[in-house]
Amino acid sequence: MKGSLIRELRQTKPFSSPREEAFVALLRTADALRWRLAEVVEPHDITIPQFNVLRILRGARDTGLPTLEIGFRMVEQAPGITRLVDRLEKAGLVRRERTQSDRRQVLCHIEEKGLKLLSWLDATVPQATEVLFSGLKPADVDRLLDSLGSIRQACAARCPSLRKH
Amino acid sequence: MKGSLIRELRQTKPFSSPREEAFVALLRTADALRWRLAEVVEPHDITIPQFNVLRILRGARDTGLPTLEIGFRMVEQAPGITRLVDRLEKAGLVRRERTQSDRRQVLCHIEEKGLKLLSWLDATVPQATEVLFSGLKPADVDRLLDSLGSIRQACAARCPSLRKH
DNA sequence: TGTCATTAGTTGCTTGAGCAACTATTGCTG
DNA sequence: CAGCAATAGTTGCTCAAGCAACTAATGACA
Repeated sequence: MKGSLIRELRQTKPFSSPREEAFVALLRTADALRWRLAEVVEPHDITIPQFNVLRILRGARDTGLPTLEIGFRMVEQAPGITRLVDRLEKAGLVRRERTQSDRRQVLCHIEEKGLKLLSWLDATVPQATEVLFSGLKPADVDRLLDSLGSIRQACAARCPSLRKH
Repeated sequence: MKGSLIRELRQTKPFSSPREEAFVALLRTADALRWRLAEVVEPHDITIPQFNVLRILRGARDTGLPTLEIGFRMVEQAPGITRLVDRLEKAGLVRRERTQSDRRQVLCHIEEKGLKLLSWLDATVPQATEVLFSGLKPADVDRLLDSLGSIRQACAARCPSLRKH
């Protein structure tokens, strides 16, 4: 396992520090996960961000959510939520309507078709997740979550442009 | 720290399993790191993948590298290395030439200007990295690397389309 | 040694990302 | 309550990503 990343990336030189290696390892692992997730999700003709939007809207299917609020809840930052939702609406997975109380706002709702699509993916995505993380014991997962949390915290402190809110 | 992700994403419902949470946390943390890295790199008029290409070519500046070999060494998978290098060449950061022995191959070399650009970033990127990972003790970093390695391994086993090579 | 598969890379085309400028509505403040 | 800033979204534009089809050169083998 030691030095696996060096081999994977065919690097001729070692990393200058373990933290540098961790940085690269994190980006690379996330990329691998995204590919795996894409493999599961894209056959259903939606992209990963679209999948994310659908899950967010399912979580709030009683009330619906204003467009920009979806943006804040996205796992991966995405400008252009409008057009993301545009496509979902065209596919009939989502419905939009202006609110009466505040006519600037547009409430997005998930449609029956969207729920049905998600129920398909509910069967496969968690299963894939378990497999990918099966090498980690529960205590490892806890420590991983802690470490990632600490990194995000440092990121947020140093990166004001990440979240305006 | 516990439940920080739930709060960050304004989720109303808990994750169905710690592994599911770890999956999301990993994607999100990587996204945050990419934003931070972009903040450092993009003021120099290159993107993150371009920065990656430059570092790869610096690592092989004695021999140069064929185009597709660059692809295999990228931290994040990228099709279209050709056009990535096109832009670097137009910017004068990289030079290309067909090999004599195998005239299909195109060897890419980093230029003086590219090395100079990297030397600027060498001063700032590692410093930023240290800050972002400063919350982790060396033992934490080791464990993190182990966990990420295990995930990538599971990914590679289940995701043949990730690496053709 | 001619044929055919493989390797290495490029190009065309369509879709999505990312930024900035713009509209519409609401809230605040003197 | 007039005016001005802030909020919520949309739209236009440019450039990059991603896929598939294509060219060129090499290697294998009958």
